[in-house]
Amino acid sequence: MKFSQILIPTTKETPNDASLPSHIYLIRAGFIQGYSSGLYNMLPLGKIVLDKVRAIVKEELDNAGAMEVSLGFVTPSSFWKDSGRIDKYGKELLKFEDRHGAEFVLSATNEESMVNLVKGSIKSYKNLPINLYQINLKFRDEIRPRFGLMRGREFLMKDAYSFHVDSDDMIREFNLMEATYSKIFTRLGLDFRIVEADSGAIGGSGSKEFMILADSGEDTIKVCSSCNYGANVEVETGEVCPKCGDALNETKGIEAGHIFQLGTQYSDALDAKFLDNNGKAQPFVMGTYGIGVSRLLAGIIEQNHDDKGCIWTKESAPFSVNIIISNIKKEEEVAEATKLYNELKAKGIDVLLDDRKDRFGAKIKDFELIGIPTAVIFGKKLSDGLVEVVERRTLEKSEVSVDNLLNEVLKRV
RNA sequence: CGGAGUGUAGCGCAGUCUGGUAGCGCACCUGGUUUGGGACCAGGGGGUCGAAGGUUCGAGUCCUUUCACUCCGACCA
Repeated sequence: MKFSQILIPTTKETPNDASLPSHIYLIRAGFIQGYSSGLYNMLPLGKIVLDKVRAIVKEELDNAGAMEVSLGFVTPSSFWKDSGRIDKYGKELLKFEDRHGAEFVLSATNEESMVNLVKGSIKSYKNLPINLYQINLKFRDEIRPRFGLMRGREFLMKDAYSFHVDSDDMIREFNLMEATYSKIFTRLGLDFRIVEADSGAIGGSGSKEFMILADSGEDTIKVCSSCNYGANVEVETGEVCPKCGDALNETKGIEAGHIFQLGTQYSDALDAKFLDNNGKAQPFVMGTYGIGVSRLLAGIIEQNHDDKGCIWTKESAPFSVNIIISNIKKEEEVAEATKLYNELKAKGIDVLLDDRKDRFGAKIKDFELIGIPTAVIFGKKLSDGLVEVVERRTLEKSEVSVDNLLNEVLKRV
C-alpha cells in the first residue's frame, strides 16, 4: 500500500495520558486512537496488525481441529442467572434493558452462550468431542481500565470451549490446546512462559496461563532458571523448582492466554446433557481456552520496542518492508522505488511505499516509530546504483546494489 | 471505591496565585524556496477555556456543585 493513501496519523508528541511504551507508541505511530476510558478505535495500521494476529490464532486453532463460530455480543441476563454467575461476575458485567424492560448483558465471556448452543444441537456422544471457538468483542466493565490495549474494557478475545464425554478426553484436549497456544505464541515471536495459575471467577480445576515476559507485566510469576517451569506467585511460594530443583526467579508477565479444565460446572448448572453409549444422560465435561487478541498487540510491543518506537515481530508486522522514497521530486528514485514495490507485491509480500512529499528525516523517523522490520531507502546513492537497507531491530544499515536488490530483500522477509 | 493529579484549538502546553480583548509550539490551509535525520520565509483558518450555577461593571482566572480522563491501591481474563 502507499503511505499517502493510508490514514497513519503519527505524532512527535507523547500523549499526555499514556505511560506504558506499548500505549505510547501504538498511539504515536497511529495504530490506535483512544476515545473513552478503556475504549480504543483501531486505525488502519492497528486493524491490519489485529487481523494478522487474528489470522494466526485462527489458523492454529483450525489446524488443531477446533471450529470457529460467532456468538452474539448481547446475551440475556437469564443466561447468567441460570449459571449463577450474574452476582459472582458482578459489576464487570455491563447490564442494560431493552425497550420492553428485558434485561441483557454485554458478553464478558461466553461459557453460558456456548453451553446453550451445544445443548440445543448435540444430543449424542457420537457427536463428541467438539471444540468451538470465536474471535470477537468482549466487554468487561473493569474497575480501573489502564495501559491502553493492555486492560481495555472492550477488547478482542479468542474464546474456545470444548465438550467431552469424560474427563480423560477433556484433559487430552487441554494438552492439545496448550501445545496449540505454544505454537501461536512462538509464531508471533514472543518470549513467554506457561505457568500454573489460579482459576479465578471462571472456576474449574486445572488451569495454566500464558505469560509474555515483560517488565511492565501486571502479574508476578516465578520461573525456573534452568527448565521451563513457571508458576504464578499466588500458587508457587517455594524458592526452588519442583520439577528440577534449581532456583526460581521472580519476574513480571503479561497474561495473554489462559486455559482451564472446567469439568461439569456449567453443564450441571445449565442442565446440559448428552446420551452416552448406554443411552444414559450425562453432563458434558468441558474445557475453556482464552487468548486476549488485542492484548497480544500491547504485549508484542511491550516486549519489542526501543526509545524510537515499535519493533514488530516478523509475523505481527503490519508490513514486511517499508520502501522510502527519499526525495519525491527525483524521478529516478520514484521509478526505482515503485519498481521494487511492484516486484515485491507480485511476490505476495506486504509492502508499504512511503511516497509522501515529506523530507527524508520525517520518513525515517516514521519508519522507526511504526516499526516495520525492514526499510529500503532510495536516496542519494541511487545515482551510483546503490540503495540502503535498514533493519529496524538493530538499526543496522547496509548498502545494496540495485541489480541485486530484489534478492537481497527477499532474503530478509 | 480510597489516595493523588489533570481538563484551555486536532496534539503538547502557558496563562489561573494577583479578575480587565484567548496565547505559544507542533499539526492544518495558501504562495514561494528547499529535499539524507521530523526544513525555511510570508500569509491564513481553527476556541461557547470540561459542564452547570454563583460573586462581580467584568470570570479561563474567585466560590459552589458536577462530569470526564490519567496515575497509585484494592480487584480482575
